Amino acid sequence: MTTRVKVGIRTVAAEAGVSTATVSQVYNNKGEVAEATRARVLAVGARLGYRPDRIGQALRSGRSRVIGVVVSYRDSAVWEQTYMPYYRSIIAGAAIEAVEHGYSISAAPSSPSGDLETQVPLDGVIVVDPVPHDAIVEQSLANGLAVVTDGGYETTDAAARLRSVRSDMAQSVPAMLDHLDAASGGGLRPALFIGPRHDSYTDDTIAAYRRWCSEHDVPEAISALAVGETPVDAAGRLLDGAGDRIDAVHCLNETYSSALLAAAAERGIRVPDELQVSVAGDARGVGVDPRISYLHLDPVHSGALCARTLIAMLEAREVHDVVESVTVVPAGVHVGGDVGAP
Amino acid sequence: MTTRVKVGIRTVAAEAGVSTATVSQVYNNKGEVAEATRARVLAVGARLGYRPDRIGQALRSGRSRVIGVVVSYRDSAVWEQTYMPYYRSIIAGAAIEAVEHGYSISAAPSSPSGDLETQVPLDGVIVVDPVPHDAIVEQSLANGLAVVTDGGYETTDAAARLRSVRSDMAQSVPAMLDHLDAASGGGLRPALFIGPRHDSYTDDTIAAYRRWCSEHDVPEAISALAVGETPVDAAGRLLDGAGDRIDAVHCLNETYSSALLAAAAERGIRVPDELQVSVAGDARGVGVDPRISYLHLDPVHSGALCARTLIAMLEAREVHDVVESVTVVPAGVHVGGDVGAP
DNA sequence: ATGAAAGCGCTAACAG
DNA sequence: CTGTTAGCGCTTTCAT
Repeated sequence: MTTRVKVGIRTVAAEAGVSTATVSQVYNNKGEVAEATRARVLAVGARLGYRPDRIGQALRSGRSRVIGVVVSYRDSAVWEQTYMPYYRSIIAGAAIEAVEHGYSISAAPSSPSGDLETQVPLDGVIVVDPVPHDAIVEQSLANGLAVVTDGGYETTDAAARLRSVRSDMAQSVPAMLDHLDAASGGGLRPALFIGPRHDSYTDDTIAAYRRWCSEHDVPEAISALAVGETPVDAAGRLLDGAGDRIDAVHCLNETYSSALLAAAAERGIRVPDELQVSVAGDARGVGVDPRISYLHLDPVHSGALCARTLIAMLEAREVHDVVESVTVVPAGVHVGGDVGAP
Repeated sequence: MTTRVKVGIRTVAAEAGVSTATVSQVYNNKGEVAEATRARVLAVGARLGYRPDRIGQALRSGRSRVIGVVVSYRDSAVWEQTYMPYYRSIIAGAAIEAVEHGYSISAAPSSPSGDLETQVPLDGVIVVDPVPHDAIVEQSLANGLAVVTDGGYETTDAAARLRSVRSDMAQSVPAMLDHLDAASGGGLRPALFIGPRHDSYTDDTIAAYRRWCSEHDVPEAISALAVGETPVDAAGRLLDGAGDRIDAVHCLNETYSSALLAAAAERGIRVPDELQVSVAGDARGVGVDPRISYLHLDPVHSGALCARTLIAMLEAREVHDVVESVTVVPAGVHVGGDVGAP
């Protein structure tokens, strides 16, 4: 093994016969450096295996290259089953994207008041499913952090360092309902099965559903999980209450669609013959049910997109809000069916 | 809003009428500081809202407080379905645990040669499912990183900064087979359905399975997914090849159990009446199938455990290898059934 | 028991 | 075009 002396900016400077300032300029593409010098410095740096120390850079620049993913801790089984799987995909997607750009990520638990309980200084945060006037978003902006929300966010402040990444429910929910309508031969009477939280994702879905109903002149049937109610009970309530007036249900997430299928089975309702079911969720996971149609959401991809958007902001690049398109995966189709070698 | 001057160690020192060195000592519980002084410094610090800057600390101490989770990029559908879900749970669990201790995490893609392609300096790494003599593990140790493996790891070097966290397959696989044996009224003939990779998790499972077979004097039937083969094809091969000589299959992961169920359905084999199926996986997820029995693995928890173990090493605390116990969740039992409010 | 001073590796003014 | 210099916020000898 070669002698492992720590090779810093000084080592390179000395070896290349220039000053540390010049080496710095070269590695940051800043200032005016003669082409010959630049080449020499780069050559020496490469030979010595020089990598600028991120910590030194961070100290100097005041930027930590750490981005936070805000998680709100909740200790219920619904959190475990519904939100946690989503968060972990976001975290993983963000982490994998971040590393490509030299960033790391930190989970950032938040207090109800909206400030982040984190020991590491963050350059920016990703906030998942914000509610209107979200305390975390507002606090973070006030603290000078860049913010990207996963889910739409309305702000009056045009100058805010804020962007959003959201799934195009306005487009995809009607597309799904059209699909179910066609599959049933027309005259579809769809219900909507949602949770108790009014985040942007829920609101976008509701709005799209309502619009479709109004355009097709069918009555709305929106059923929300009550606080304290189990999904299966809520699904049962939905079926018992509107069972004969509906022939399809779109569910906000996979916990609800599972509950609905269970409730339907208990009542001897056959899916999809008697009742079509659709859900927004991962159509490629192990738990996909061939009887139901998916609005294919890929939270890992969303996490990556959020991270990329945030990093672009941090590096002062031009960046806009992002709307992800969502595809309809009809029942019976397995996207991940062509599984190859590991 | 109060004037937001940056409060650093100097501010506190000045305000408390001591030197920065003393403040540092107080905040690190180092050296000898008079009780009165310590209290005064702490009071001033609290009043001013002083938080030691992690970056300054990192620069001085040479430790970044970033831990890497090694992920091997693989671009196949099996990676997407099997490994990726596991990795993302590990990443999320590690991230959530890490933040409690003031650490962040970084995904660390690795090249085949075993060195980590990461721009941030890491204090340690978590390596998931190492193979024997794993290049990444060895390289990382050689580079002075602390290492925790998720999955057992054998090393000759007793002094190595290496610990492992693994699930107790030696205990739980026989427990599962005993359970299936009892459910079938005795005389169980179980097969084992594994992948092409020989990591410690696979090897532990095989060993436990073999021991059970030998103790119960039944023939072994181990079926491995070939490289390039789809899980459903492999499952079909298993059933066609040994269908009448077995009455149960334990699957290494949920991709394989799904494939097996699909293959069984195609052949009109009823589960669990004609064929019992068990799998090592998350018994609480949305995709749980009530027909199969689970060895309940919680990768989020494992990730947290790995992070905790690694951080303990980094902070020079005494720490041992960890063996997680795994519980048998019989078919038909829904662990997450009692779902409450979100 | 406390303080002064020397940097950790890097970047940004400014001077040459 | 390139070098000198002054720190970023902190920890750590070594004096006092």
